[in-house]
Amino acid sequence: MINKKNFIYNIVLNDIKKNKKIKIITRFPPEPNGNLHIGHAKSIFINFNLSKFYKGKCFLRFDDTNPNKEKKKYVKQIQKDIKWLGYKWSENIKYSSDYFNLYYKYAIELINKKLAYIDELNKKEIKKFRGTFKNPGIKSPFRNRTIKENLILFEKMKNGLYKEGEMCLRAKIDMKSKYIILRDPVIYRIKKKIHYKTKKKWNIYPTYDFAHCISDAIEKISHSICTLEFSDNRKLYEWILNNISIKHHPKQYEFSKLNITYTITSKRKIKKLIKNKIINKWNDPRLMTLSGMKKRGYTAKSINKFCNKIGISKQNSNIDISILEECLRKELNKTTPRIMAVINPLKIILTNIDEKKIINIKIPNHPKNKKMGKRNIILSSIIYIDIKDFENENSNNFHKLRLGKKIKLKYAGIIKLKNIIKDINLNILYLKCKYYNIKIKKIKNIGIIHWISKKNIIKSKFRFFNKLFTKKNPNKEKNILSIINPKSIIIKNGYIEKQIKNIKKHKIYQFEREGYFKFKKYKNKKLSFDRIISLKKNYKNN
RNA sequence: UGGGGUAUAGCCAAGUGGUAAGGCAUCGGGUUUUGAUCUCGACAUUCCCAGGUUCGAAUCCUGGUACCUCUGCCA
Repeated sequence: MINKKNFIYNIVLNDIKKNKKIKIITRFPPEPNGNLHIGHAKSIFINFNLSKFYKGKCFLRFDDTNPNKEKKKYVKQIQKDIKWLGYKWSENIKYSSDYFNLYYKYAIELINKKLAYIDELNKKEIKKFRGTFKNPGIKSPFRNRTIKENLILFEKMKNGLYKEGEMCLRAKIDMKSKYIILRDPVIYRIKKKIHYKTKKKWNIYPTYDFAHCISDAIEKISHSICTLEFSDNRKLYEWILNNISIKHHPKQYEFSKLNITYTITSKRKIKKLIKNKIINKWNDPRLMTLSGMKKRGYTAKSINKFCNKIGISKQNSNIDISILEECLRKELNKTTPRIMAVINPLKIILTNIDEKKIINIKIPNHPKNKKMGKRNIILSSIIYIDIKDFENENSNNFHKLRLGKKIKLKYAGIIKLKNIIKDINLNILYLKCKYYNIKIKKIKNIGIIHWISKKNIIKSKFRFFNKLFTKKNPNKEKNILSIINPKSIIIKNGYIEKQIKNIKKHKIYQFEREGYFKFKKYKNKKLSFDRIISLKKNYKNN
């Protein structure tokens, strides 16, 4: 169910009330110059669900008007990511580059209407002539060329007779406008680079502002939804459509970009992290790229749920990552089988169990979902617990195993710590405990810990991911490298129940009391797991 | 005396003149062989500030303040 309490739904609802025949058509228009991230997921969620709810259409359009930046590999990866999120675009995939002929035609229309001219000012001069926030701009000396002259030059530009930057086509609007975007914006420029799709066919390419509104109009988009920084561009969007002979006039609406605490999504910054070898690739599991999140173990469902929860507004926000994490946990809790893994093993000898004895115990794979079945585990004289569940000092923390005190072994019974065996350097070698086979259901105020018998283990490597940054808002940091968390990956070696092999059709497990882990590989008789996310912790005295 | 936006709890976010939804976080109670889950409860006398209109204002008016954004031939 989609949360419809937001301003965009209200706008659409009103439009439908006014015009019952209206067809709701939206689009998701990424530039194929990088991988999609969680921010794109929000946009995808809005556009696809909005049109779906009103039985309209949502197109996927690659906004590929700049051959310098775009690559075929991103076109493929983006499609993959959208499909993974569970969305299907309407009709065939659209490309801005499919409309290059049309943009060109409309540019000529503007020239013929004396609303566009070829400027020979260079980049620096254009910038200078544009003026500032407080001062108006100055008209280019090339602003009043004849239509004929403009037509000839534009044709020559198209035919590749000029160098990059030598001239460009500008819309003739208003050099004094308070909207700087309207101070004769460049709408066509020369690019010598070969376009990944149209190859060498074109020497000139439309800018975003010129192309975007026209492609929206061609596709009869009803609601063109983008992020806040394009608010000013809307004026140009409307100006262009008002001045060319195109019937359909889509309306643009802006919402605020998604920011999440402790994360970045900027392509520039991700590239910097790769360059400095903080991470390897775009799909690093610590990144909020969709490919990274997928690798980490995030599910598409949890991401969609998150997008639904956070809402849509025009306020700048920095959403607490715990909202995302909670969406993931909620799902994984229901879907993953439980298993016991000891991450920091500490050996325990149960002195009153015979060395050769094997006790079989049947336990459930999920505390509530009986359909997940049961498995057998083994109890024997030597077991491992996690060193974190042992406390080498007197305390009242009954969740820990302490000298002379008891603790519950999950599903097995109770043990009492009798001796701590140390080497000459006082390092703990192992613990000696006494085992009590009692029903532990009614005993209160004793902690429950997980454990594994030595006769029931497979070695395993565990990788833990933590936040990549030490600051809550890394976007505000000038030098992203100065706030890198040195412990964003931690590797440990421990044990997992052998029974994991019998339920290995799963890829994601909950290791009891440790979190959700994703299976990576089995090599040299050793398993390898990545932790997706911890369990929620609730230490009252910590 | 540039323009365009936005201000509701620690973080998001509904609310459109009739007396502040919901989620996350946090804090308590209960259930539980995971300090998990589940469940119940608490959490804005007040909506950026100051005035005004009104029987009644987060909503309307006036005047301030803070933050975001725009001076690419990027998108």
